[in-house]
This record gives sequence, structure tokens and C-alpha cells, in this order.
Amino acid sequence: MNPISNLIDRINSQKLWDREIVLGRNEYLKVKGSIDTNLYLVKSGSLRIFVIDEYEEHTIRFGYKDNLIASLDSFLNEKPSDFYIQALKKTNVNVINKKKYKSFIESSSENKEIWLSILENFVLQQMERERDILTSSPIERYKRVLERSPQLFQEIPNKYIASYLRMTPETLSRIKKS
Amino acid sequence: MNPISNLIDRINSQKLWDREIVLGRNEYLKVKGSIDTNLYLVKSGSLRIFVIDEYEEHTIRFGYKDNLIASLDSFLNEKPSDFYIQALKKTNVNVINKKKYKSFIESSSENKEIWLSILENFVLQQMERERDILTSSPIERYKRVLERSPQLFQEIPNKYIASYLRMTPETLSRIKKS
DNA sequence: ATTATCTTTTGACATTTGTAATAAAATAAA
DNA sequence: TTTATTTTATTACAAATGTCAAAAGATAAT
Repeated sequence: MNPISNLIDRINSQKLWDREIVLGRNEYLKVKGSIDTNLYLVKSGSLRIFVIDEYEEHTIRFGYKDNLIASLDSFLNEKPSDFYIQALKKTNVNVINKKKYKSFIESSSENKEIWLSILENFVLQQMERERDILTSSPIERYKRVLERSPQLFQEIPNKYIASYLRMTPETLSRIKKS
Repeated sequence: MNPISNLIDRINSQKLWDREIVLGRNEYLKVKGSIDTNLYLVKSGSLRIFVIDEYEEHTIRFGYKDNLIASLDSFLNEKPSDFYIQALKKTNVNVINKKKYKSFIESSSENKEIWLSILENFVLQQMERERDILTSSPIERYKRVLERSPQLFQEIPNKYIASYLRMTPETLSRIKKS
């Protein structure tokens, strides 16, 4: 069993979620400049995490059903972060705050281990992501991500996928046609 | 004190390093396809970590004095990795293997905490790196990295920095002139 | 110190991707 | 279901970055 599902099951069975948040289409769960040390579980719908650097918007992650989502930098260092988290359609998420989460993690050595492996997995994913973005040909970037995350291309509108893939929607459109 | 220096001090004082490796200029510490679960400490010199995707080489990290270096994917999942680690000049590194490292980490709860914060820091660094690479203007990419890591531009030849910055050496040369 | 090798710079040119405007299609709202 | 809104596709064009070749400069080896 993968560590994330394991973690979620444990949080569920101990009923640790603080509350549920319902977001309408395009609504923000978090905006730039705020501190957000919550951890979210997507129950339904989808959302994206993005940043704005010098007037350009970069989508860095998507979340859909059963994904754990956070403003990870803010979650880890408890400082304000530049991230925006936006619902792409009507979305429901469960919330747990960091304090409660930490005490849950520290309550058992299994839980500590699980959290460590989630972090390790995240590092591995980020390393893949680094290679995705470094790839210079837009077609190759598209292929790499399509192969690893085909579901993404169902759930998410092309303009956000284009942003995630470091290209314009026009370029993505041309790639899909060819 | 930062967690990495703390960790290094502890490994030093317990004399846990297995051995020292001396690399000549351009020599490889690791090549594609191999499993390498060692952790290295750079004592002197400099090196780079890179991958080759579809005939293009991408530099993803540099190491110099007092940096901890690993084929992180291989270190974490114990599988073969695509990474190359190459010395850019005569370089000395200390080595500790994962098994020994793990038992060191597990030998105290302080050590566990330190390793956790190193991983968390690494995640934060990777998130910065993601934004660096996503930035579409080569000049802005250059500025971001120059600001955060000015020493890099002393130690390392431009052609590798260019590769790290996702541009050709010609483009980097033009940016520096302007 | 001299020579050989590797790195950086420069310029002309080609190619790729972005921009902007519009039309078509799909999706959401009334 | 109809209308309004949003997303995708398409086109012509512009701009930016890469490619290639050559020269200059720097570094390493003898």
C-alpha cells in the first residue's frame, strides 16, 4: 500500500479532519502572501496550484480526488507563500491543520515512518518534474507528462496544462493536432 | 546552526566516513544506469550532477566544498538512476554508504529530526528550482540564480551554468555582456 | 615557458515558439 | 433549451533563442 493512502486511512479512522470546505468553480483556497499551514484532501472536483512571477502565471501542480494538497512551502516553513490554490470546478476538500497533523505524526513511529516516505516520494516526484521542465522540446515535454499522468489530460482544461508544461495554449493545440 | 552542518559534524565526530575518493578533472563518480546509494561530502574541488535526455544534457546540481551530494533518486529508492556525477576539477569527497548512514540516523531521535529537516529543506529548494526553470525569460532565470547563488558563477565554467539555466552557452554569454 | 586543448565570444542565419486577432466549439448558466 | 461565457483551434506575423562556424581568450599539460 502506498504511504499516502495509508496516511489518509489513518487520519480518516481517527476522524482527525477539522472540517470540510466547499469551493465553487474558480474560487481560491489560498492566495499569494498568506500563510497556510493546512493540509487538504481533495474529496471531489479538481484544483491547481500556481504562482505568478513577473506577470507570468506558472501552474506547478494539480489536485483531484484522493490527492493530498498543501501550500507546501508555507506548510513546511510556516511563512507566507506566493502560491495560489484555485478550484477548477466545484470542489470539496477536507482540512487538517499542521499542529494537529504534527501531533498525529508524532503519536507513533509508524506514522513518523509514513510521513518520511511521503516526503521522500515527493522529492522523487520533484526530480522527475525538474527533468520534465528542463526538456527543451515542447513535444517531448508533452509526451513525458502524458505518459506519466494520462488522467491529467481528461480532468484539466488545456490552458492550465499548457501552463504546467511551460508552453502557450496555442503551442499545445498545435502539438495535439500533429 | 543549519541541519546539514549539524549532520556533518555528527558524522565527523563519530568518524563514520567509510573512505575518501579522489577524482581527477572530468572523472566520473557515477554514471547512468548504476545504483549508487552512497552519500558524499565534498572536501575540495567541485562537481556537477547531470542527466542526458534524448541527446541533451541537463545539469541539475553542482557540489562544492562542504556540500552533501548523492544520486538522490538512487539513494532514496535503491534503484539504478540516470544521473551522472562528474568532477569539474580535481576533487576529494568522503563517502558513507546508506546502510551505515541509516543506522546512524536511527541511532537517536535528534538524528532522525535532523534528517527530516534536511529532506524538508531539500523540498523547499526543489520548489525554488522549479520556479527558476519555469521562468520563461533567460535573463530572468539568470538573475534569479545569480541572486541566490552568486558563488556558483565563480566556481563553475559557463557552459555548465548555461546547461543548469536551460540555455545555450551562447545565450548566457550574450546575457552577461548586456 | 611553450604548446595544445578547452572555453568563451561573436556574427550571420534558421527555426521555433510566442503574440494577437478571430472563428469555432464546448461548457456552464439562466 | 436557449443564451452567455469560456475554451480551443487556426492563421499570419514578429520576436527570441538556437545553430553553426570561426576567432579570441583562458587554462591545463608538457
